[in-house]
Amino acid sequence: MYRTNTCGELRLADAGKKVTLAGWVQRIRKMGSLNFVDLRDRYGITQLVADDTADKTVIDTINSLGREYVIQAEGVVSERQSKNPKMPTGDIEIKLDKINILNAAATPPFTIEDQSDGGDDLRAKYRYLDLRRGPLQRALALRHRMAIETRNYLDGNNFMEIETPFLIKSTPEGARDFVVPSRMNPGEFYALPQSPQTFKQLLMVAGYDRYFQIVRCFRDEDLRADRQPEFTQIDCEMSFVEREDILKMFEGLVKHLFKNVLGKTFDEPFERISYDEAMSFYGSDKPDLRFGMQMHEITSLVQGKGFSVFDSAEYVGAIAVPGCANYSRKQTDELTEWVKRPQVGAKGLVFIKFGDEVKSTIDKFYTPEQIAEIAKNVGAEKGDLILILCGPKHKTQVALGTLRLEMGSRLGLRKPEDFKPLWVYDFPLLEWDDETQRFYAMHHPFTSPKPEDLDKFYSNKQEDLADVKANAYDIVLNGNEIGGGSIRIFDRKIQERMFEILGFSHEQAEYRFGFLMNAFKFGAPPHGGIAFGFDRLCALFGGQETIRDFIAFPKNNMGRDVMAEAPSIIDDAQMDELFLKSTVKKEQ
RNA sequence: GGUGCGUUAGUUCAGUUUGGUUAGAAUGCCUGCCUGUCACGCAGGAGGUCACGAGUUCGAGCCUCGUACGCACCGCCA
Repeated sequence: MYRTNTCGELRLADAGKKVTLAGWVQRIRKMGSLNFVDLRDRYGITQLVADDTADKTVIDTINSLGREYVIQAEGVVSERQSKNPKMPTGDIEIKLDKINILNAAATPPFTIEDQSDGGDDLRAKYRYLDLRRGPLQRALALRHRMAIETRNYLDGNNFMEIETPFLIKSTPEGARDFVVPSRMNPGEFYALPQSPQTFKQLLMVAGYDRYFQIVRCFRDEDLRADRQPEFTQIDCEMSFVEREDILKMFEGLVKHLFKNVLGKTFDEPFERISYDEAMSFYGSDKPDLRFGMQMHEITSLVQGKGFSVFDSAEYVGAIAVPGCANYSRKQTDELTEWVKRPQVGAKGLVFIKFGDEVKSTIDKFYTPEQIAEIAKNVGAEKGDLILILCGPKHKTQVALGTLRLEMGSRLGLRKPEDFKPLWVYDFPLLEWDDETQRFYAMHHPFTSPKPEDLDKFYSNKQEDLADVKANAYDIVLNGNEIGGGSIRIFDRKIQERMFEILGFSHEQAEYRFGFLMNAFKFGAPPHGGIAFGFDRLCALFGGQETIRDFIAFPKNNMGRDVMAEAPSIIDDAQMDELFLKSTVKKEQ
């Protein structure tokens, strides 16, 4: 037997017991002939001690130990002379009778502590060492708890977890597919699923009524701190439901997770706003409601007063930043530079310092009364700094929304321990792409249009189609989209019209989605669903922006596994077997 | 595809403003001392291709250009 106990469980009540522990050497402290060893495992740290009454071989072994050696220690649980209230096992220590090195360890390239001295890159390369650290263990434990509670809730609501295939048919609509060559079918390829979308709809046709799956999905797109090429979704679908049924069920899931994982309860229903409202009040389809600073359109108010920049703009919008009227010239200049960066893309920034003294960059064009009227319209209070952007409507709303988030961050209003979930609904069904001169589905091509917009849906005018709203919804938490879904099209005619709008010929639609269209002939129930970004949800619950620490073995910015060094080139024999020919020469 | 920041000891960083003798700190590592430490303490020591390549210069860690890699962001992500 390697151990009788873990390194996290012994307490004063265990004093006198003879125990054997096993784990990794966290730290060695020598005080002359008094030696301490901190022994660590997943459950905690327990102090081992050997003084000059200890066996000489014990002292010799301790002298030969290094950090991260794997050892087995046998001794008696004893009350400490000087206790450490900071650790759960701080009242006791193990007086060593025997110590046994199970495996020596090279000195790790960084310290295995909560506050490691290692940088991201190095820790990624030695991920198995990074995973020994407390913050990573806690992140993965949180993820585990989230998965268990998700299953508990959904199982309790009659959902069945059903696995769907990873080797599927490529559907080039949407994100770029990862592709897998088929050896047995020369020249043909599988794709890895971007989501199990079609399969879960087929399960509804098959009568499974309530399906879910905690499932890996793959998208071959550029990465971000919160985006990985393979990521996990809580994928769900229900039959015989309307939007309201889905929002209720999954608001319930989110509340269940908050309650059972974080111990937080939400008495009120989550806030709900339409896409149009989200855009005009927050300049984003995933607003952060942890702070106010709502956007206000002041176009008609400011136009016709001789300020040509405003007069020629399609949209003029403003936010009132609380308590910042005393910003210096340097600070406002810096903000102006900030909004002009290509990532934000505003042409310039107009501001009104609405303090005891009112000063603005547009004093020349507006009377003090007019300025006061603007301030009133944007809901400014004395002491606020009013920031104004103008330009094309959508672009300026987005830029002002970005500025709003930045000011929220600068003022410390976006606290990770605050949670403000909301639903955003009534998204546009279609998005026009200038480059390819065609519509794309904003959500996906199986999303149903809102029934009241069906006339426009069958119209041939571009502006009518652009106006059609989808029966789709996102759930947003603190400025992050954590899930999204829709009521699906289950009427074959509407589905055909959808493909027509997207520019697919009957044959193309048949080739890509024939199996689904065919299935819909055989009695498809009304159905809808939702999918949550599980990694992101875990990261937010853990108070982090980046999802990488909530995935045991993540990829880096370039989609590389820097530990295993994947992807890698494969040898010619393997290439030949798959009927592939390299066009890129790479050094091995 | 694009923008910004970064690359100096095992590690995290300073040094670049104003080019100039032997490139520093902390931590880790090694050695010695230390009987109540727990971020132990004290003393000593080892440890550097200043990412790579080219250029400017009498002289480059420092200036210029390029390349590679990392991070963040824009595009992209139905």
